[in-house]
Amino acid sequence: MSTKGNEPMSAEPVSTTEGVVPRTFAVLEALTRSPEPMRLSALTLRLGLQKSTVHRILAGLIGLDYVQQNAETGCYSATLKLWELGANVITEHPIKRAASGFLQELQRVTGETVSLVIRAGDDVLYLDKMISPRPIRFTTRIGSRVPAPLTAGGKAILAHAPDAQAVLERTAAGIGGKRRLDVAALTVELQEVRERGYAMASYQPGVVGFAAPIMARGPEAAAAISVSAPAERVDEKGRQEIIEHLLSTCASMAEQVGRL
Amino acid sequence: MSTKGNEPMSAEPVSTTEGVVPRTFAVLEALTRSPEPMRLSALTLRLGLQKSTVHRILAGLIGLDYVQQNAETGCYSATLKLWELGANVITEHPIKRAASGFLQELQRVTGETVSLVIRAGDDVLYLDKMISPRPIRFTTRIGSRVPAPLTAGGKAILAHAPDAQAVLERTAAGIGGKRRLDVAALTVELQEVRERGYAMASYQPGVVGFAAPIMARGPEAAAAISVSAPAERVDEKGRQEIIEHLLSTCASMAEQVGRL
DNA sequence: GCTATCGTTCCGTCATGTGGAACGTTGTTC
DNA sequence: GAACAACGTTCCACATGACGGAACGATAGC
Repeated sequence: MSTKGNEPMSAEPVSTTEGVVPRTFAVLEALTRSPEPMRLSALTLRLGLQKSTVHRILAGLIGLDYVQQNAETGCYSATLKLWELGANVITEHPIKRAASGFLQELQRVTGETVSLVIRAGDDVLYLDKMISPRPIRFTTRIGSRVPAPLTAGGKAILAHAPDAQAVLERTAAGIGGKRRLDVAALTVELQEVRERGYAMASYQPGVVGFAAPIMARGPEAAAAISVSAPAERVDEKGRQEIIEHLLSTCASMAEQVGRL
Repeated sequence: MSTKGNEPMSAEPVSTTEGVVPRTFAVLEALTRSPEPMRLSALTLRLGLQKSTVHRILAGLIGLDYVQQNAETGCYSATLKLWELGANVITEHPIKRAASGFLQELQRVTGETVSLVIRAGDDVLYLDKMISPRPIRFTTRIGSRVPAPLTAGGKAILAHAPDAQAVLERTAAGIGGKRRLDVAALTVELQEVRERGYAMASYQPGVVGFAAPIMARGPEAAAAISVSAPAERVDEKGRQEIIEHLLSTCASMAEQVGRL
């Protein structure tokens, strides 16, 4: 289809010739994934669609108030209306609702950044986060995904998942060269996690994470809570304290969720 | 929750015969507005569309993973993927980013529920909230809208808005019988708010709210922070303390935002 | 058992989305 | 200052895909 020789790794070929709706969401996904507003040409290139097609879709989205166009630069970005749409989904989420108070308290007693994650396929999804008042520069954001085996929260959940092995293998296969995944070692580690009740990881360099699962109703983990801190801030004593608070928080929360 | 679905005024006539995309979003909006999963018939009635049309749209959304169908009940609901889409919008929002730490601190020192709102048309939009650890039963949720003149946060913003009068009038006209809006009294009140720097309201019965604007860059309020508490918990002394903390928090935040 | 309601599928018609190409605008280079 | 390039927008003939009525199946209620 392309008359031009080289298309960078742009695509996401939108596979077959699809209809408006899938393309509309592809546009929105592209827009929301980009940190800055995007130009039309960037979108067409990213999506592999015609200029006129993308333009028409954008015009429709602007009419619906889901997209706005910067008057000067002409760049497009998603509006808060899109956020409103999604926000109503999560406020109904039972885990998120139940966790809020516990996260707040755990953040207070540890002084570090705490997160709530659930499993989404082979990834973990960050449902909520309360950042440490002390300066840090984490980049994991609420609503983002990370392959489960890379994070403490993911390990805590996988340790109680029947298909953990498959997840490890799929993730190992899917991850590029620089970050190899040692499936055998992780299998052993998950066993340890299951025994001692919490997981550790260092997904981001210089940051250590501790996480424990929320074991409510059934043998699988409904979610996990994690505490993240700069490695140099956590000595052995601090580690002990964090884990203690983490485990008691998760136990309390599991009890409450179980009662619902 | 009792009468959650307003049957009589059901429509939202979708005006003219529109295309797929607007209707698709209408479906999503209806789904996310409803606290519980919806049946197909409820959706068709709510939207005034044909069964087959809604069904087709839902099938498309399910294929895109934005909607799921409960296997037993057959009811439809939006998935977390929709939330993910919107979540990325707000994490880029400068106000929300800047406010996070301040909200947390304000929640800590007051012990009450604090919220961050911005103006959206004639409404305020709840961007963030940190709930009080003590038991309360507020129902304003993140991502929801409320007519600005009804809330403390809205008054704080309107007090510095050039078109405040118009907002008051439109809102008074739009609001039904039970909750009348006294435009004249509110006009006077906005003047007071402007002078003393904070606003008060009792949008929900038994709950008092205090709010102050974030005056960063320019004469208009970029946002407002509010503190809400059960009326019986706030005596004169507590009121003073809350307002003091509130004003200093907003001033600090405005300074930081202005520097960005 | 029969009937009312709901969800799903089918299909002929026609509205609408489609992509190429032409046009207008901005900003960069020599 | 002219020529060019990249980008955004508009236009149009064509056929794809959306539309809604109706028919079909499956439940639940009386």
